[in-house]
Amino acid sequence: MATISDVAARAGVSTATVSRALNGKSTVDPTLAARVQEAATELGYHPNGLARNLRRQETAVLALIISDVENPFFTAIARGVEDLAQRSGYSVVLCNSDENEDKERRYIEVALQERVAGVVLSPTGRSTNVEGLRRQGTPLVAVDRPLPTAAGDQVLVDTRHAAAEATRHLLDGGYRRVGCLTGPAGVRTADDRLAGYADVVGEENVLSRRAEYRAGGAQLAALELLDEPSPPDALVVANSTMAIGVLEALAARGLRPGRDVGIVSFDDAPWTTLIDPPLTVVAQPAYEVGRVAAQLLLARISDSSRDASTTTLEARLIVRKSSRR
Amino acid sequence: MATISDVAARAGVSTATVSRALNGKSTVDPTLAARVQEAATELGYHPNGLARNLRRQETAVLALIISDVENPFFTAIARGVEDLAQRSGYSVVLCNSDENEDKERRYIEVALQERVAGVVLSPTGRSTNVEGLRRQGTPLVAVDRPLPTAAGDQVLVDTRHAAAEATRHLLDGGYRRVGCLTGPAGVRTADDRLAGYADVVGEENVLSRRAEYRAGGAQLAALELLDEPSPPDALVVANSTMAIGVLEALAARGLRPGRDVGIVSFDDAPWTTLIDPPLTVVAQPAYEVGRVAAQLLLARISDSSRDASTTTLEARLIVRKSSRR
DNA sequence: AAGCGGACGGTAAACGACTACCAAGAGCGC
DNA sequence: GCGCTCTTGGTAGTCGTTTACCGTCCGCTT
Repeated sequence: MATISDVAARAGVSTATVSRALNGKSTVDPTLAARVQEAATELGYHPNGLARNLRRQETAVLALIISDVENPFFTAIARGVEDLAQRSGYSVVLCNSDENEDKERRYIEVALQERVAGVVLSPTGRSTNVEGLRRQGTPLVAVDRPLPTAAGDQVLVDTRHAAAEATRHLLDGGYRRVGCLTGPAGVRTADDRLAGYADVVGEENVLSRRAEYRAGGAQLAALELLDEPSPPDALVVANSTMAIGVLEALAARGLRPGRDVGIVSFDDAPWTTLIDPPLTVVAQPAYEVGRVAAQLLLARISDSSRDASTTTLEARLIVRKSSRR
Repeated sequence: MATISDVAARAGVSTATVSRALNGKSTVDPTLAARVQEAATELGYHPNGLARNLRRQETAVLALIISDVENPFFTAIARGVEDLAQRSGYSVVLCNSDENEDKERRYIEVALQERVAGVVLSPTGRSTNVEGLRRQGTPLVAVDRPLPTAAGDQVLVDTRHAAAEATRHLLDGGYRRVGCLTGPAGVRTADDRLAGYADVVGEENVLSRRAEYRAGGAQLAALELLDEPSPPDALVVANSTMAIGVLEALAARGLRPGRDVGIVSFDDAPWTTLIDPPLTVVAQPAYEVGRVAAQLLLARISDSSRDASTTTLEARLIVRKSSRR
């Protein structure tokens, strides 16, 4: 493992010169610089980033801590963050907290220890602790869900409003008894979507179940709802993985989406147009969320005195056939 | 940003004692250790991982460089790697090379510079260069696709065989003219799947198109095939995102999967059972690929003299209805 | 020819942790 | 009281870079 002094020795110069030559700094005689370059490639020299960052007190790495790598919504965010970060010379490392507060804590700890330049985080829930990040002054932006302690930049989607719109759309379509399937209590997006739904049907008509943001739990919850004495004839579903479970539940009961049970789901997953009938969805601007988050983060990195901001993006209802009889 | 000497000063001891106390090393008087602990938490001290790793010459971080975060196959691998790594106290950072050799090169460079403990890589293609990693002695395991220079551990799936099986299944089902839609030339999995298909239909009957491993390109390619003078009555499709494009193409031509055009696709995506008819697929053991890769990597980290190994896992044909008339 | 300024490149001190080595003190047997 | 061992904790060197500071050399002006 070649070090800078190996290169220096081989090129017959001091380490300072090697450093300067390799970083294109100030003034190094071109022929000398060439000799250094050559020595470096001959030795297969890669600067030790640890040492470099230790000295420079900075890294060009952003951490992106998301709550589920297998959820297309979050991977789209990742793409957005990455595209923008790359353009500014930052690399993005993605950490999967898996909706698990322990893992999340561990990854925040790692980010802190590795002294990343900034963190984009989708908080798993109630007790996400970003105190450490704040104390270290590590720039942070929350995406999808706000932080418990409303500090720092946030990029959210107005899902309460979107859920209300989805619910109203179903009622307008002639469905009489609209239910709602949402995520765990305490997860802000889950609560907001339920609230938006409740805004429209009215507290006294709420018919809802909560489940993990996964297909399995959603399927069970949907079956429960369908087996109620007075079951829903339409459902607002809080994300696309849950929608898979719901559709399976419908199939199990021999019910057809749309005709028998109207369905609107959050997240415009690629497969939603392929099923029969195609799924009416609330499309969230996930990629855009990632882009904006990265923008805010970079801005804060270069100017830490900026005021904290909250950006709320709009979701869009895409009407297909699962919400018509 | 508190350092070890701040803690030392506050606790009224030397930095050596702080280090020892915080790392539970050797013998430190319990009361002293407690005082140190207290000082550390009061100051919100997080050890500087850069400095620590620089000194220790090791990190507990694994890099996972995959070629597409939005492909469920790769995210499942990520889960597998992560689950196993976590259990051994390693953190995994995920890098998205996006099937782009430049990005891949950059991330390999980052991994090298940050001196990660090991790398799991799904090589994008022909010219993936791991020379640097080898020179530094960074343990590496390739997943999904072999490295151009067959060095190091690999975890692959026997997709040539699986593609052959899929093709035979279609022929057995009474389809007469089976085509194949696969990924770009030079990408080993794409080539292998085409080869497996060709093994069965015979070189003279090959009817195939290549496209990016994405929905868009696949859709166009499928339309091309369908518009041939003698179009296929069945298709083997090389992955699930391509399958989306193919299904859209079929819909555009008013053709029904199964009855009109038999379909078998690689990758058992969650939505494949929801469409009508449910998709016959070749299920790859993605999670298992990740687990095995992580196992090999950890083994190599602790014993770098191990012989290189190649593990080939079997894929499984799951027959549903898109491959029956 | 002396003086001066600019360009170049070396020396050495950081960055923040870990740890080999050593010193001091306690406890103990003789 | 001496010397031995054992525990405990401090001193200082090290990891591999970057960079402030300084010396040297060269060419030019007066």
